[in-house]
Amino acid sequence: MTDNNCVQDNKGNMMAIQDAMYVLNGKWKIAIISSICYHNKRRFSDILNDVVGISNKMLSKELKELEINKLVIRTVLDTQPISVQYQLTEHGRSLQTIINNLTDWGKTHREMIIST
Amino acid sequence: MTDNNCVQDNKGNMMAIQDAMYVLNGKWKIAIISSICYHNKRRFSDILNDVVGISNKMLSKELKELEINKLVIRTVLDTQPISVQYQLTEHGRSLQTIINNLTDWGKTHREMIIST
DNA sequence: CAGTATCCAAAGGGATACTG
DNA sequence: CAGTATCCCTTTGGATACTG
Repeated sequence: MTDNNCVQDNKGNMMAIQDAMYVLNGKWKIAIISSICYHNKRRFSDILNDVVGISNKMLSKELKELEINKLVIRTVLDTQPISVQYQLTEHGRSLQTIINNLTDWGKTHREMIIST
Repeated sequence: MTDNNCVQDNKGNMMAIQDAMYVLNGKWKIAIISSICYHNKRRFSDILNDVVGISNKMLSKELKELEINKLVIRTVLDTQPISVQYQLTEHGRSLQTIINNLTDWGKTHREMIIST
């Protein structure tokens, strides 16, 4: 690989990272995806509990964006009262490795911060 | 593993994810880390170029936070005019796998969006 | 070059109350 | 239960100009 190709690759990589972050932006997206991912299927109120600090307004808004970007699927269940289930699409599930790695990194990070 | 342990694990995982995202928050952090990561050592003005759309004010602010959280090291080089080099700490470098995966995911995501 | 300072508009987001 | 609506304060962040 020539130097020039290498430069091109780096530019392409930066574009890809920024594309990814554009979809995953916001204070809560990754946490929401993780909540659904860890439980496979998850209801609105459960996600609200999993993601510490989020409000229903924000959860609703972020879920809507994730649905638009084809990362989650929303299913209304015919229960009384109504309940709504969220699942990851195949594309959303392809984030699983990243989520697992981030989880591990978070644990390490927490230990590092505590010990200093 | 009992059901109860499983629940505990999920809670722990959610905490870890939120710990991680607390440090990596903001519109630009991941892109900045990626820029430094891909080049090993990177100067302020180069990062400014890599991260499309960021302003010098934001770059300065975000780098300061990353430095406080022990993800990057800032080194002033004795050049004329002055230049400043940023590198990842070992802890910062431990994000490399995540960055690579995110980059790949971003490429796939872009293709998916374009094709629909 | 690598920032800092200031001004200001826009977006983010919490609290609370309300609806089907 | 799963949202929506409103109010309103806080944070983000762009543009521009300035400094060592």
